[in-house]
Amino acid sequence: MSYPAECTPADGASTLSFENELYEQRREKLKQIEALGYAAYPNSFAFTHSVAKIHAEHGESTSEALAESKPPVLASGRLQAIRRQGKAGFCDLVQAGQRIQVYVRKEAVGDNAFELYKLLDLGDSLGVTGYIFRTRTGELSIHAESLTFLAKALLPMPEKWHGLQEVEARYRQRYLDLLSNAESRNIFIVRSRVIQALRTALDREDFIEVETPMMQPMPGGALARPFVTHHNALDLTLYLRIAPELYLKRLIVGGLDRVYEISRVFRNEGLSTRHNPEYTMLEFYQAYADYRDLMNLTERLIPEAARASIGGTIVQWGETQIDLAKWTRYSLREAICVFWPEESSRPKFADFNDPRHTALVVERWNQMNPGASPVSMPIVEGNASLGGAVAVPLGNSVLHLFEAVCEKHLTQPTIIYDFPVEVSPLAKNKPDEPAYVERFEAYIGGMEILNAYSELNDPEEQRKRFQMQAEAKERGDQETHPIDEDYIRALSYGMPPTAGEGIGIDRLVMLLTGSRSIRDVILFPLLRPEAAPEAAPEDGAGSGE
RNA sequence: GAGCCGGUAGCUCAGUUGGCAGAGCAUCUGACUUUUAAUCAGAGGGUCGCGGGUUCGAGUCCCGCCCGGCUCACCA
Repeated sequence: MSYPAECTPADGASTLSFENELYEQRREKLKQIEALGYAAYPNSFAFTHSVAKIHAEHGESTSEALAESKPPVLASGRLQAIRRQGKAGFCDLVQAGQRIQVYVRKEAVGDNAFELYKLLDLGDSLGVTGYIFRTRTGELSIHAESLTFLAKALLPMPEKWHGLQEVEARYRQRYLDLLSNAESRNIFIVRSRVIQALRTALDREDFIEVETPMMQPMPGGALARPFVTHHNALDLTLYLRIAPELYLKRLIVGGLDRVYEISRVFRNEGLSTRHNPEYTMLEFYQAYADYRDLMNLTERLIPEAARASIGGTIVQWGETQIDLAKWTRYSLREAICVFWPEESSRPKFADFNDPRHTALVVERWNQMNPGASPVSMPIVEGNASLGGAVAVPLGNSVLHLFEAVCEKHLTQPTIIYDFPVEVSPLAKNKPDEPAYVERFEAYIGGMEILNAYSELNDPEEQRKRFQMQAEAKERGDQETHPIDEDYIRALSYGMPPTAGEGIGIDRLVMLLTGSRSIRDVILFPLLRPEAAPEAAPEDGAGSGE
């Protein structure tokens, strides 16, 4: 193995020192186990029964029936508890989250295996050959007839009763979290089932799964700052994708009428309980459909994923219960009126079509919420920069107002539809109201879970939208959509009417598992590196920051 | 980026007014052939996140830094 020079671990710089007394004791035991004739790191153990299978087959069997048939099994797992009692003893074997007790009796396993038993530590892997029985207290157990040593835990496991509690350790050493906290293990099983359920549903609806570039010469499909990398052979700057959207729609142009992709996107932005720099999106596109079709599909898809992953649609979210099968729909402007907290100043729907009226509503809101950061004012003649704050296009202002007024109220599943065109550069205009587009987002638990729209397929309108983005960039907007000529070319060959949707899988899993932090549903969330290098590695060339 | 909270034995956590560094589990030694958070008797184990300062004396008080959590801001 070789490292690029800049990645070579500096001499001993990040050596974690874990070789303490307990480690040495266990190394010594491993030597003794070898001396007994057991391989220290054997290659395999062919068990006949998973622990789950033992419980499935014999969970109902009586002591008498088992004493008669003595069903033979080969089982394996990791030692979670050891209770020694002189010339016999018990231990608990855990495999795939399931536990089975093993009874080890000196005269049943022989002297050599009993010596091995005495050298075992919590965390060791063990194979057991024996038969199923029930103990005096009725617990289903394996009566061991021989033991096979499988692997040593040289480092001690977390405490058996409380598990691993320290949040930082749970993220950095997820394997320990998974071993000692059943809830954590369950979260990732739910996560897998959610993804599986979404795949199954989309496959059934004749979508095909595709893979599009993660490294893109131009980052598009969303408004976010990208990670930058470089391809040496082509001497080419590449960006980790912030969304697969524009590639998936090229496939729609190519006649793959229903496509989806489940994979990581990367956004070079802040971390929070709802944001990780890399996260998982499901995006799907359906030709000859519009956003109404996707609203209906979404309201079927989410409950289906819930039933498949947690067996129902009701989830506990903090103090409240959420039913993922019960949906409400509001247009964005309607939602502002509905959730406006004060009767006397409640705005009217039509106010948001006129920047002067909207300005009055925003002003009122900002007066009502002096502590909060103010919602930006829409551009009205002559106020382009009033009082230091920069005025923004009407649509941006309306969106900001929606977020300030409504977002925290959107706990139960809610579809918010019809977004301002200024903030939706890839969505199709409403036929009767060109300042708004056929776009919706779904909010659950106060979080934006998904975003969907009727796709803009007019290449000339698309070019105008990109140009609007370029102007926003001129004004200093950091996160704008670049002009993607190749995408406009693809649209120019003709894209059928199409609707597309992106679902944030991580946030969906948060809801389904009651997790309040996105880090609890990502196996290895981004953290600052642990071992702070004593001496900074020799840093010749300037770093690219 | 700001505020608040946290970092003490392998793990979970106490630590009083500044006065010898503690418990449970785990580990080690011994006893124990149906226990199950096994039990009983004994023992070992600490860079109190890191670096300064105040003090006769600092886990504790002060300053700086590192790592993490939460809230807010930024961002969408």
